[in-house]
Amino acid sequence: MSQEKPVRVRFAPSPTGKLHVGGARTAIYNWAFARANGGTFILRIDDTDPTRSTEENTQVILRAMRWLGLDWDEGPDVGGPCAPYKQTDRMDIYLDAAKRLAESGDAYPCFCTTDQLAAAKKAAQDRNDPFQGYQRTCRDIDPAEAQRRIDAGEPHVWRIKVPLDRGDVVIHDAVHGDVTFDAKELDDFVIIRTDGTPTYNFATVVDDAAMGITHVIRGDDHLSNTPRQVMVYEALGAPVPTFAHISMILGADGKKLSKRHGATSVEEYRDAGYLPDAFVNYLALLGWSLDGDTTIVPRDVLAKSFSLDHVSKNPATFDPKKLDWINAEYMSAMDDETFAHTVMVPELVEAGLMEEGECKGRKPWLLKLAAIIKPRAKLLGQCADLCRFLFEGDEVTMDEKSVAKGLAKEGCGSYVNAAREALASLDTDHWTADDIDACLEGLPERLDTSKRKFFQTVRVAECGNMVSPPLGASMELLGRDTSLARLDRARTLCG
RNA sequence: GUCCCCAUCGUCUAACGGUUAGGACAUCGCCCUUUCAAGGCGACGACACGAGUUCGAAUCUCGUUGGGGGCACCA
Repeated sequence: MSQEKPVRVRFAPSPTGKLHVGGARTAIYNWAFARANGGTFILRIDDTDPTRSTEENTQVILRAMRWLGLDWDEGPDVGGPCAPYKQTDRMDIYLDAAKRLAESGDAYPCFCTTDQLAAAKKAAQDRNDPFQGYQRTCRDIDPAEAQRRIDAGEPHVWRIKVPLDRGDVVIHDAVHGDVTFDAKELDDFVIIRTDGTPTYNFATVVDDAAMGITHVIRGDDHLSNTPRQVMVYEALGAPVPTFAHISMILGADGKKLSKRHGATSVEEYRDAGYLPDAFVNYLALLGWSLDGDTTIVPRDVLAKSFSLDHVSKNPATFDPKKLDWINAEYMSAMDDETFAHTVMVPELVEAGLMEEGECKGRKPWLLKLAAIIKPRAKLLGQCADLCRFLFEGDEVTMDEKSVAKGLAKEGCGSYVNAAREALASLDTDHWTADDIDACLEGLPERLDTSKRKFFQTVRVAECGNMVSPPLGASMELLGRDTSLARLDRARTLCG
């Protein structure tokens, strides 16, 4: 262990869709592992599937990675010593590698048609052959003969030639321990397709070897593919990296997370109002734990403490409720000023409630607003709705149901009058939450009514709704004139 | 069919042979309270099953059951 190579890890998404939560977690683990070990984090675009990969998806994935705050040291846009970092730009590299394997006798051309292969497979099934892979039909074709057929233009693929005496393949996995695969499971799989493009299992290994990847951290679904990839490393004469296969993320019904379970792509969570730090925190915890007790793991702690031996083997169920809770934790951990200018103000501006320019002059006001909104907002995007009533001047929008319950009932008029009268005696200098509260405090008793009824009425009058932030603070923020005007207006609605 | 992986509260997890099986989310209750939140306190709640090994097993072994994934000229 004393002379370990510097850590190099990669996240290699296929741009066949958006970045989804499972991929995001894989990216997070790779990133955190690199950071925790002073290693290099590489982003590579595995776009060898010509039919499903798109440039647009690539851009979506890069954007999602940036939003998550996962910075990469080498990648398609930043370059690096192993460039290019997009597989479609590396085609000659795969062909060269395949050529070398052909020359050394570790790969051979196969002329079987798909029909022939299908027939062979069916035959294997029919005779209950435990081995249903490729029957190695073309393995022993005479090289000169094979060359003749290639020159004649006969369609062919290239297959890897697995040594007959290879024996069982044992994978040393950082999360699963040793995993053994029976030698007879190995077949001579395709490395170069008829159209000359490389298959995933080949291209990935060629790249991982060329890029000096030391740890392959990826989804569990690749575990069964790993022995074939090991064959490629061995044929290439490259060292086999350490693997770490992490479990899948499941939906609430125990099935692989999919559209049916709701949002699956990172950008949907961004748009739904989650903080990237909170999202990363939640995903990191899905299958990894710091110590079993800590739930809030800021990214700097993650980048310092992440370790493969605390990665869980179990599949994890995605729990939106816990994500919400973590998001709220991150929001309330912000100080009022940070909350005001990073989340609240942008939203108010966006919602058209404020002008960008007027924020500076209203800083004290905004800080007070932040203090009452912060504990009430679970997601970004909820602030505007919570604050709207403060921006409607004398004519606040009245919630019908609230009016019916809080203003239209008997006695409400007297509550409004009493509040109006008491508050009118407060001058502007004393128009603060505390003084307003103190001013109203004794009124319910004097009016021989309950606090609940009295304040509900005043609340509806001031806020237009039975549900609102604290009344005194709201009125302070509304200002004396507006508060009094709203009471005047409410009087006309009373029963 | 075959190969591989997985198995602790509803959910995420801690435990690395000896614990009253711990924490967090959710749920429920109480407190605070002028509504809604937030906060405080508490309750509920798990070692899938069966055999071994051991003085002692959630932990090790085997089997069963249940889930998941691979077996492509997809990644």
